[in-house]
Amino acid sequence: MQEIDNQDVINNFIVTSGYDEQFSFDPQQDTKLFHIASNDFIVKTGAPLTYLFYLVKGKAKLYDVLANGKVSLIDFFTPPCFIGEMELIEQRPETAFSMQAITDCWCLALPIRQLQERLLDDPVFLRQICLYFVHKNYRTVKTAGNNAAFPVAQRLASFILLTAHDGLYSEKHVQVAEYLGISYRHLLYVLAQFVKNGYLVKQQHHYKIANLDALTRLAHDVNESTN
Amino acid sequence: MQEIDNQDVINNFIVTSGYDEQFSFDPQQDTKLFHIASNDFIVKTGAPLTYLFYLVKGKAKLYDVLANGKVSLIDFFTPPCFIGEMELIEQRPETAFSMQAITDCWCLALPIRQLQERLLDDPVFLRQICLYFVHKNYRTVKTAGNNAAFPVAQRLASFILLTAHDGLYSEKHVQVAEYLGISYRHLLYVLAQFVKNGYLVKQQHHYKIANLDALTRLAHDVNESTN
DNA sequence: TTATAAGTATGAGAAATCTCATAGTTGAGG
DNA sequence: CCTCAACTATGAGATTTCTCATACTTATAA
Repeated sequence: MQEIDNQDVINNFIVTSGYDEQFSFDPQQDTKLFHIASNDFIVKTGAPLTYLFYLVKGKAKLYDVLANGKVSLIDFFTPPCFIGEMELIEQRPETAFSMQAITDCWCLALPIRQLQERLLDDPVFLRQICLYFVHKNYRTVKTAGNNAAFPVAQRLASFILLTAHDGLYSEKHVQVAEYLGISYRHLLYVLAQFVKNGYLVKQQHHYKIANLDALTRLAHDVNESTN
Repeated sequence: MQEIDNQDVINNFIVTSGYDEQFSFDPQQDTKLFHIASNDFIVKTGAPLTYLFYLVKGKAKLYDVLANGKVSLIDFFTPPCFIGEMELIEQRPETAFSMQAITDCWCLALPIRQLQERLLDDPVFLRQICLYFVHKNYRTVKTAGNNAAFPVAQRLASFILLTAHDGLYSEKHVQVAEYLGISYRHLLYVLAQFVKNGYLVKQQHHYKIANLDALTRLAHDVNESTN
């Protein structure tokens, strides 16, 4: 995680992402910009939360670390979205979940310590956060519906497209199986089918997307109804 | 839905439910109390939303009415909880979902029209609603996890206990199947197993719970991790 | 270096779940 | 009274998905 000190870049992100509309005050003064390299963590479970992040570019994934130490994939995020807003609202000092960058990510960041009181008293911000929660909730309900409604192959196709990076898919099978709610064994079956059908090609440590169209077609319905 | 005009009863609910802590002003003046008979609707999709409800007693269930006219069971609610808060935040005039009383319900109710602006500008209220959303979100994530993680029998047991009324279970199979994400056919299989195992006894138009302990034990894990 | 754990891989049989076909029952509306 | 739609019910075979057993590989820690 590396701070970017170019004010032009920052301002550009602030304006194009709608960031400044999230507050009743002008946040520009206090806002920093961070670049998070692919696979690095934006926030990590248990670590103190020092910034309220606002993802403006990139893709990220949210993990839950369970009591037994296992990690479980919860959801994916694309811009614009807040990170750390749940902890801010609950005034919980530590991060509840881990958010990891799938691709390179850029996040605007507002220092929480100085601004917490102000934010929690700012009707504009609170209203925006509420709206954000409402939309997130609709989305969760829809997604939950989809998980029940669509067969694994379609959901996996959708998942591969979501997490692939430069045409390469390289998630940990254990976690994916957990995320999709299927057994490890079955995930491998379905992946093997994709290979047999020519959708994927297995390489050393990852799969290469060989038939983007087919995967996109398979995922189509799932994505449709998630919108 | 019937208004209850007994100020003592109202005040009692207001205090014991924590209702008055949800606002920066004293809501007592504007608050009404409604009794909703079992099976009646608290709010109905598409109808204008005139009150922000706060469920203080009873059990209710949330439906989504799909484009094709089918209804789909989304979730269940127990006190204390808001009803209509999503529409209020989005300033959407119509109810998005339908909420139906499972048992007799009592709801405190705040007229939206006069108070909308005030509510959307009230940091205390907004903060409380945010907290509510955060908790709801945690719960949804957990539930979604459970749906993937637990076998149908356990989830069905949990469901039966949740929706049963005076020891009688009488939900529509079609809707339940949809809610649990299984086929109608399979639901009947599992119900038949419950009958065979002596957990349930089939009667005319419903099932009677015959072995509460067994069902509770089956549902135990599911409920545990939903908390 | 050697354990040890985590990740990957595959087979085989069992269990869960689905689809389809078929029918009886019930309630609302004409 | 009749008809239609919705709900309930059950069987049979197909498909999906799971469990378990078994290995091989790789990274990490002692």
